[in-house]
Amino acid sequence: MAPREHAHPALCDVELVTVLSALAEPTRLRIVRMLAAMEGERAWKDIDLPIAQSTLSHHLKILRNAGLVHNRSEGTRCFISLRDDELESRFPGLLESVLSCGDGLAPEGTRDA
Amino acid sequence: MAPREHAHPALCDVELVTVLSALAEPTRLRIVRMLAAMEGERAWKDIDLPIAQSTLSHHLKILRNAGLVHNRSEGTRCFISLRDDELESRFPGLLESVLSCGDGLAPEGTRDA
DNA sequence: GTCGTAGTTCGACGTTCGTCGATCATCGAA
DNA sequence: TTCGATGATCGACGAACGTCGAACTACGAC
Repeated sequence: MAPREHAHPALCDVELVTVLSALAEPTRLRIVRMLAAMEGERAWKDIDLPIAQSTLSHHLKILRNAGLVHNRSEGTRCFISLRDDELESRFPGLLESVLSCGDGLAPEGTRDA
Repeated sequence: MAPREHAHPALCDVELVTVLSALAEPTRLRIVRMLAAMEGERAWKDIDLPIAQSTLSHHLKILRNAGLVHNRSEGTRCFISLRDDELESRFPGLLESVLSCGDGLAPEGTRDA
């Protein structure tokens, strides 16, 4: 289906294990880093990773259900953004510590190269 | 085998995804909370959870390989401790943010009840 | 030496996960 | 209305995971 107002969980309903599971996967962590590297939102199509489209949709769904990202629909296309402020309220310091650690998993898509 | 000086990875060789994967499981998170709730180490046998012994051993191995815990052998029994200081150096703020969030997953084994 | 204890490893089982191609639903444009 | 594009959903596949009981191994005690 084309994106039409997705369900986003309230952060207070999200458990820590759910968030950690969502982040504990290389591709999803890359996506989160990618989103964190830019203020605001990012177009779906601009998230280019070496995976199939359905796989990306699947990962975004998991991130969405974990309360990590927000989907906004605009016509046929949609835009993804990090729910960083809400995340900070629910899990203080978690996102920052995950993002600030250099582990060789670069955003890779925010810089020109 | 009886515990005889296990292999512990250097924290600098541990990747973030490995740590997150290790923490993204209810039982293991419980163990980590349990260890964090007390200064120092905890005897293997005192970790009583509703799981088989082999399963506990398996989880401890994963936590060990993720650099989260340390095993010390003393005769036939062994003692587990959190590598919190080293963890803090490698992933600043991560462990603290994970531990400080109330998510209904209590240590349950450090209090009397 | 033999025996009992403590924890690890092995092999198996069912479940979940990441991945894909194909199909479907919704929107804008012609 | 018809068409093309954008994502979501479906069904299938192999791999990885959590779980267990059983066998194994190293140690202390006798």
